[in-house]
Amino acid sequence: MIDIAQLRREPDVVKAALARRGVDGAVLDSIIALDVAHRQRLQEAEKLRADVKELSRQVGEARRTKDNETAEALTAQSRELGGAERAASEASDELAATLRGELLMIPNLPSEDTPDGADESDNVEVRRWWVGMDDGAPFPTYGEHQRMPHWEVAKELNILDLEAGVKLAGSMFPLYRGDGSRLLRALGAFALDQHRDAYEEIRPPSFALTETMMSTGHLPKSQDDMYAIERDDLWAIPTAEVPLTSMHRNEILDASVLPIRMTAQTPCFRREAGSAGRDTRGLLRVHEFDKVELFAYCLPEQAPAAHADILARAEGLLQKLGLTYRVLDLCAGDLGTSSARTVDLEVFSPGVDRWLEVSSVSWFRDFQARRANVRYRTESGTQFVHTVNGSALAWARIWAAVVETFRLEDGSVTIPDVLVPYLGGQTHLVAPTS
RNA sequence: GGAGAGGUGGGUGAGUACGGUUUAAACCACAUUCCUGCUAAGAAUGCGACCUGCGAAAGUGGGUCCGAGGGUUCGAAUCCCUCCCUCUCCGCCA
Repeated sequence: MIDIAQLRREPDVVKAALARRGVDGAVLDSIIALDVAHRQRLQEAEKLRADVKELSRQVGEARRTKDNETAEALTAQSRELGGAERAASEASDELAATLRGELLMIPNLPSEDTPDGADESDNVEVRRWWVGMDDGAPFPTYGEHQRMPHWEVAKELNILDLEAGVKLAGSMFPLYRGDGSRLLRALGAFALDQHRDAYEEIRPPSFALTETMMSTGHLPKSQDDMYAIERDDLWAIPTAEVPLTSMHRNEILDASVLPIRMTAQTPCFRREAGSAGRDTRGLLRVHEFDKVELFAYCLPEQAPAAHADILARAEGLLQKLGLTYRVLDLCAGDLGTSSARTVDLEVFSPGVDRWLEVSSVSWFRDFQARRANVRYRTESGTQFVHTVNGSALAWARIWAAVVETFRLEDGSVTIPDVLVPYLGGQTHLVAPTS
């Protein structure tokens, strides 16, 4: 949530920043007007409330001194004021609710570093990485054997059963089998181990309360992209960011414990409501996938380093896996609702001949912390923490990139060295001999 | 799922039978200062969060918060209703 006090204090700055991501200034003007009206009503209600309290105190006093006549008179007077107080409070509460509803729909202010731009075509490519780059190797040219889409590779090796997934849960719910399932498991275990030096491993619930989903900004704005379990008033999490951000909800932390860094692998559920018919083949876009997330609560001044650390770790995993990738600085228009700055990592997958987003590393400033009410103590009071997070990594697309990139001419697939221990020493995926 | 007991500030914990000097006692912890003096002890003071008014600021006025949300009342930690959570026992279960 943006800071209403800042909007009050410097409306032009906020408007200019949000204009970069397409927010109409008129919306902000109406919020400012609501805010003024709300505080006016609040003042009226509080004044009346104070009067009622004072009268009630006097009633008590009169009763004690057995002055029933005075007590009756004061009670009548207070009752009358009470009616006015109730009306004023209701008006104030209603305005407050409207105001909050409006504020929850306003996205975060882009950071100064975030490039200008309207949509994903304006994202800025920062760099590319590929195996051998440092030794002067040119950008990879991929052989014909690597140009087979992963769903075909998987069919040959019998490691993915998309038809079975459809039978069980409908389209875009993949089912991995045999070595395919083991490969997926290896990826997650490998990544979690890589982060053990600095990030506490968490295994959170895969469902979250509405309040929890609000904190990260996934609700109310992206409601249609979330799976709802209405009977129990729960939502399926779209990323571990959701539970991790709420770990310390409504808490005031000692500054000395920051940064708090956590990592978690969870299933991620996404309805992909706006993208029906797009990327329907294979693992390019699925309703459920596993992902390891890195997350940090930090002091504002720690946030840039925390962001850089998560980015470096995500890149480090890609490099250890030997996958070609590029780094994109997201432009203001393509930023997620809650983010002030986001850097995406896209892996190149030769079989489908596309760059696939496999990580999104974001700095939210205090936007999520304000919603989640996570603060730390300072000498002069409390401040909201900053939150930073990033995927490291999203495995469905990595899985696809691995089986495409490392496919050999004989049709088998080489397991990246770093994963071999996690597959019990197995070095290749080979077609079953039947 | 059933029965019972509970949920009060950072912690412990009074207050709830009977609504009003409770603006939530006391203790611990914590902070500052003083005294003392050496791996101690003592004294004084302070000690929440949020919203909001006035003020340049220091500050100061008001409101809200006793698990959550409603209700009754001139007035609710206290009475009523719904829900959540914790503990004990029973049932069921990987």
